[in-house]
Amino acid sequence: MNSRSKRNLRQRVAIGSNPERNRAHNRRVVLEVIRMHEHLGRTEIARRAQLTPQAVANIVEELLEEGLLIELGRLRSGRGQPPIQFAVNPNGPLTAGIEVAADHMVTVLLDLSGGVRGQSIIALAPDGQGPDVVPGLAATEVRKLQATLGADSNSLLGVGVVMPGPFEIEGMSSVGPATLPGWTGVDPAPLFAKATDQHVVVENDATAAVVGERLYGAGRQLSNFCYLYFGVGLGLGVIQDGRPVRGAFGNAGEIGHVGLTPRRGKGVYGPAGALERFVSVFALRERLAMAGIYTATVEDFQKLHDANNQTLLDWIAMAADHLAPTVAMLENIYDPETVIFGGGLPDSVLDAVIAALDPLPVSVATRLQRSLPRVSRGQTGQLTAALGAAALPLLDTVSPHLSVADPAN
Amino acid sequence: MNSRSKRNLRQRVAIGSNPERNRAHNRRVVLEVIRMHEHLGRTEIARRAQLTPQAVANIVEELLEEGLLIELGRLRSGRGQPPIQFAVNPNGPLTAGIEVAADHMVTVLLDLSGGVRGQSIIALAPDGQGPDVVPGLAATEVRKLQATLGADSNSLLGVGVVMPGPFEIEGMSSVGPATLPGWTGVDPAPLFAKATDQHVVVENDATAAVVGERLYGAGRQLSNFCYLYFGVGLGLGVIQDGRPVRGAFGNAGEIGHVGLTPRRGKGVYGPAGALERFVSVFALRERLAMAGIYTATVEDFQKLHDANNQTLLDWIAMAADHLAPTVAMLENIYDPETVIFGGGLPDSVLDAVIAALDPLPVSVATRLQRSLPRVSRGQTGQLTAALGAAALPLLDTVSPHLSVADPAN
DNA sequence: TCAATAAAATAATCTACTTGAGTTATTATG
DNA sequence: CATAATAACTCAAGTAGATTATTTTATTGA
Repeated sequence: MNSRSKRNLRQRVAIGSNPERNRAHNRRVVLEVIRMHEHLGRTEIARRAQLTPQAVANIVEELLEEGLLIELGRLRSGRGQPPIQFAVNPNGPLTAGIEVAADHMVTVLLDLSGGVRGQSIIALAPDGQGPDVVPGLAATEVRKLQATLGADSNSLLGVGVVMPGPFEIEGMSSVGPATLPGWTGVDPAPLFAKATDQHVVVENDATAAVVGERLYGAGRQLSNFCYLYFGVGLGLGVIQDGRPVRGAFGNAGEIGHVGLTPRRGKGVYGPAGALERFVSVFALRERLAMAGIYTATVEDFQKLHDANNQTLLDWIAMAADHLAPTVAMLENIYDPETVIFGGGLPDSVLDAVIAALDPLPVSVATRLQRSLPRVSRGQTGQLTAALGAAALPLLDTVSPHLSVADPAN
Repeated sequence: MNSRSKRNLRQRVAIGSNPERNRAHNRRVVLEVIRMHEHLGRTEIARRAQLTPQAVANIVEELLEEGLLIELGRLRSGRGQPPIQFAVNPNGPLTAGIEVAADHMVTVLLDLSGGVRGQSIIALAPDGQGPDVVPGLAATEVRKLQATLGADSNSLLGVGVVMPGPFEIEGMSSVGPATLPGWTGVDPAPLFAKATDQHVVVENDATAAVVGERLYGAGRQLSNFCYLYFGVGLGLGVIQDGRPVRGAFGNAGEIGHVGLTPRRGKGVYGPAGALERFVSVFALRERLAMAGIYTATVEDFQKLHDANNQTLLDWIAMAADHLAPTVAMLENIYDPETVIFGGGLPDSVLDAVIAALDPLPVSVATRLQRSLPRVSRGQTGQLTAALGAAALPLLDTVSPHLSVADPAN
């Protein structure tokens, strides 16, 4: 039983706290405050965390000893003794992120400051390599990457795994990504946990991407935003009050199946009108294939866009027609600070889609004094999914949250 | 500055905890656990809250002294000393809920167990009575209702106010319900706080309704569900991990402006296609008026439905055509345990709309083994909004949550 | 009647935050 | 250049609120 399937079985109920859990929480608060401001002094941390300087001093000392923080020296700042600055230690413990797709697997090692310390991409045979093989491959890749970093970088905080959702929930036991051949009815987390001997978190691509963006991208300063992830399908990740929205069964964000009325053209009710039939990497490939153009990688799209390929430009306009009402819908439903686009398309194509959204429909986000644009592009680049995967275990370590019952007992 | 507008100005950042805040949290956990199970013994509370029996004993003693809990006597349960049961005290402190509509105001007093201890409805002159008058009227109504309960029922935990959203946010200071004449640009909370001399929470109708349902209705056992509120417009309230989703600026859930492709008929892009043009009490009134039938109250709708009025039946079918894809969208986006319908329509009409939803489109909620229907009707009845308003201050008192920075300092 | 069982009560211990007093490093000023 | 002002930091003691350990109490089953 992994955390995902456990979450399916029982209600999440907040549990009480004691000094030990209290300290764990305060550690997360301190780390969060530092991460949000790059570096801070003890007194400033205390002010923001609403703790006493002494309490912060104790926690900081502990985090220094464990290698989660580093001391940066004093910051000259007017009168009084200049505060010693502390920052998250980029040479501290790492996390691993693994993106499992139908035909390939991406592995990254991430440090606490969001730096990618190692990465690898290996091909997967489309059919042959399922749950019996992939976890072992992942564990091998992680160990390889660890080895290249030398002996002192061996401590892993955890492993995040990204697989395309939605995850099947049929009854109590059968849990697995439905769209990946071979994984139907398989609960992936225990397999990866056993292979890597690590704490494993499994999420869908969009949720992982939004967590990555929250910790290390544009979302660092945001606690409420939406992320549209252009994967094989179209996924939605949401950060609400600083935490990802997963829904009761971990399948929140399946926006690809929603059918809105597009800006131009007429809406279709039912599966044929589903957003991801029009707006997704798969849909784009299909369009291009119909025009006799066969694409595989992000670079292929990039070349077509550089060459002003008309089929691609038409797709961009069509995608924007479908996405403009989608963005307005998200704004009306979630009232986010901003909506971020990212995923398996070149930055220039994402930018073109965003530009083509104009004019966006009126929504609750239509305000004169906005500090952020309504839609912008993600900052975590092409490794978004794997990087987001690596960010998942960090969220548990670094980000404050309400403790909830662990239904194991 | 009230809590709503403060939330607009600054990011919500989790703060550290100390023994005192720890105790406050544990009190909320204990109250939540008891509320969810009607009554429990100390040991069982300890097990569920993951605290020691001794810690629970201390907290329970404190809550008994303050009148928040009552002792129920021992529960015979097999061997061993039978546990003394504790329950929330229905004769303890109360909260007040105030629903401000264009033409009337509903006031209720609610006890901790969810019982309505007093209610009143007064008419408001459509134009004349704005922010300078209404808070005073509300305070008077609350005091009147308190007086009828006798002297010992004077302690109020807080006041919740419901006004139709969305709330304007133009810059930093101007905050107010846009659809209520006279309130544009006014921040209501301080006015009510001053008039009632109480802690005041202001929310829109759908959020209040979903909080009411969470604390005292079908949502008592649920931590993730959606609520579609048929008000003047159509509102969406969402409980996510036990807490209401408010969005970055408090305007989450404005689903009425969303335009989906309906099951029958064609979708329209833009404001003319907005859901609440078709599905809302206002839209229904408009339809009936076009047929020469003028309605004002819920009872009017009830009579028409009892008489099988064809215009009403047509509207129900049409509403279902628009709501079926909406429900599927909510399921795909939030992955809730269930979707609840409620608000200003008779129960029988709501039931008819729910029945007409069939067949609902496929979504992530399409599972064989469901413990709850995909859509059901709310249990809090016709006082839903005011009752939800009264539940708002309770949520702060009895429901565990992550402490966040109070931007006042 | 008495052993088994589980809850409740009592007392001691421990963790981690707060309080308060004193020290240190830097800037501003005469 | 000396000294006051300022603010961060440190050390020691105090305190809240949890845990742990032990004993007592109420009920069931043999």
